[in-house]
Amino acid sequence: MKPVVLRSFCDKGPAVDFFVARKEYVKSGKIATVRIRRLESMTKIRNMEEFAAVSGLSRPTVSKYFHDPDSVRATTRARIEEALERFDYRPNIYAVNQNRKLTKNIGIVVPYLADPFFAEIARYLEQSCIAAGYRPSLFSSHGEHKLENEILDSLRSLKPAGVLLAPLGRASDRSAIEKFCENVPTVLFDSNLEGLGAAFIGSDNFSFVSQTVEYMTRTGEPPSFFEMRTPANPNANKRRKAYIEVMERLGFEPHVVKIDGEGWAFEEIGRKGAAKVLGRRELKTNSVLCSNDRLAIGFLSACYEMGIRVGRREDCALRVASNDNHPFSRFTCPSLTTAAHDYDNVAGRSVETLFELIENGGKLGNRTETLFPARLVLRESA
Amino acid sequence: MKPVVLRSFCDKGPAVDFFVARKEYVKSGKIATVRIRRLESMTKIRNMEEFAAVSGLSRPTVSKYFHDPDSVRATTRARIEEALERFDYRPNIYAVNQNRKLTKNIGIVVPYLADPFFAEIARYLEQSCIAAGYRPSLFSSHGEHKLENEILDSLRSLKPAGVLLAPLGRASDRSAIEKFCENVPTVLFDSNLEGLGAAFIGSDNFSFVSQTVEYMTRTGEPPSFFEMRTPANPNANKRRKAYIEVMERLGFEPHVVKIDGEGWAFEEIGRKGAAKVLGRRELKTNSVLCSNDRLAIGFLSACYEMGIRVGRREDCALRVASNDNHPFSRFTCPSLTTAAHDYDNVAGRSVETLFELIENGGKLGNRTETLFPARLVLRESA
DNA sequence: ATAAAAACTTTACGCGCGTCAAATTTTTCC
DNA sequence: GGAAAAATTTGACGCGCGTAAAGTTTTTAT
Repeated sequence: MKPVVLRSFCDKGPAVDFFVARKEYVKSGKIATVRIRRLESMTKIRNMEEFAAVSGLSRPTVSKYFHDPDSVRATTRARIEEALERFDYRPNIYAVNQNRKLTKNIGIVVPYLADPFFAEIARYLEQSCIAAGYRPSLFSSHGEHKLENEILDSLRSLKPAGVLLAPLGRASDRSAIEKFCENVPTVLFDSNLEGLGAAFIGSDNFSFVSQTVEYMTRTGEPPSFFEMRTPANPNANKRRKAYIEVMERLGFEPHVVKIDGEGWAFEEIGRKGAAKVLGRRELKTNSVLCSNDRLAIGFLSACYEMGIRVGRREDCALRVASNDNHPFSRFTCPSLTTAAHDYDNVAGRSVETLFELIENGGKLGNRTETLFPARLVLRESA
Repeated sequence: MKPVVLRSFCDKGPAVDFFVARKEYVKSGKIATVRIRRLESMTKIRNMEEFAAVSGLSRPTVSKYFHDPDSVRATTRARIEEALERFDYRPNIYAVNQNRKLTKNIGIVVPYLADPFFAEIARYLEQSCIAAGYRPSLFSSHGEHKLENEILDSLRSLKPAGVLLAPLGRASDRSAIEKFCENVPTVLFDSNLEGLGAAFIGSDNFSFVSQTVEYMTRTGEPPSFFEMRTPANPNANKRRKAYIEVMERLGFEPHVVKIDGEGWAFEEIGRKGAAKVLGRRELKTNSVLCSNDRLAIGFLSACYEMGIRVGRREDCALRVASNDNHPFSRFTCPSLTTAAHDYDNVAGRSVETLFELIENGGKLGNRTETLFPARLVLRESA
């Protein structure tokens, strides 16, 4: 038997003054065991070097294990996992990512996280990424293009394998996003910026509006369209256009009601706008299609306050429908008839496309735009 | 004049075959300028070394600048900032953090980001951190303690200067959080775990309930208390206890109505529970205090569907109040009377405390628990 | 049992940056 | 103008890890 080779591996810190047997640990029992116990009780593992030492392996082997546990021998793997239980060491993710050419990071950026719609879709995206073995990082632009740009800068440092980006839209700094997309595999979702990113996945705004308009005209008066004068999101413009187009196709005169307001407090904007419009009797129809659910929530709130009965029943004065199927639209009074995003498909296809993009080394063929149709959700309000 | 010293600084990549004059750039015009232009048009700055070269400075000086722009001479600073405009280089944040002993990272962890309450408070916290020159990273546990633990592990790698943690509460893995707090300066908020973290900042649940109960008894019948049977959040228990205590102190018999339901879909749980309770006429009072606003939103929705008029007016059958001042409570029908969190103070004090903790090297005196009182928001529902 | 294959160890370098001490330059001040 | 002070440069090391080549050990196949 060879002599017991004791090898120093800590050259500073609390573990400065003792040693640990490495491969000899297996063969030459006692001494090494004692030393290791002593280590075990005294210090925490600070890096992979130390962890490799206590598991009696070399650092490259341990590194290999963390990259892919099946890439090492079964006995080796067992040894590492045993040590893992005793020491609960984890590689420093950021150091790992700095060195790996392909990281498992994925950036998710949404324009406004306090909006439950984005919160919900972000949750779905995060979980899909985790399920696929990636590490998502979530960012919210909070409605500010300056912050959006800073997030993109942070993301560069993260060296993400890919990014799922729902841009602010009109407020976005197009050239900044363009540059970013040149360097990082990016899939846009929810809000399209023409030509940017490897692909866009979103909802078909035309499908939203055509379904709600057709439903409302079929079952009653054709609706007016209720929206913000200066919408933050480009989807809003598409919805207005779709409304006008569908109305004209059906032979009705479109009525677009534009209300004032800036920012992301859509409910309050909708409430005030509705109060104004209803108070002045500017509404020419007894049915209203809101550009999005958050405006509709405010609209319904105003109606309630003014004692206007909303719903599809005969004793109601007004019907209100909307678009998005916001998580709370089920709980408005009355519950909101709305065109639902195909959340699952938008989110699912977004991550699928991104994974495909990543596997192809960051390049896909032509830039594709995938639009999922809406699903009409009939509730009480229209 | 000295000869022009041409110095190589790129030893690989697209810039492999040319040179850039460094300090001689200033003195000896043409040649150097040409070289730099050539570089400028051909390559992107990949690291601080290259950036230092094109700005004609040494890397340590540039590093110093990024740490504190005022720590270098004004002329030096101007030179760097000039180069910055031409090349838009930024240090890799994660590499920076790996090496700095004190990073500017702050971790923010909330239990469930799809809850607008947390989304709102997270937004406030993020912006406070940014304003103070820190870099916040936001994480959501999505209601799962497993995910909460993984987030804490990720945070260790981030080497954060401090962490703002709103734990899941009862579902949290106490020992994991305890270990984490030993290593990382952590301030708990919203949901307290006794003894953990350097401080706790939250709302005074007693103050919520006492105000709503007193208001309701003063202006009508004393309320029943409506809550989930197995609440996820420890605040719920405190609220129930406070309700019972206040009711008894005022000489009324407490009525606690417990409804079934698991998870974080509080609105739906509240709606179903309310429908059941109201349908069976199990409610012994004509006024109800909901444990939180999300339950109340569901409750009001059920009332509307059942044709029960809610409000404080005489023609109403039921009064409903609640706690939290959820961002949407303004828009329920009727608008919700509720006890408001002191958002600004809770968030503000949380970050203040954390900054203080960070400045003190991670140690404060005794662990403090700061509770901000609620503010009663009178609206239409009670 | 023996050779080939597989797994592991050693050694060494790189990532992008912080940081420190010593040497050099520039600035400031009298 | 000269010396002291301030700023910068150089050179070197460290962070925690990935990765590659070459050599050694273990496993598998024959």
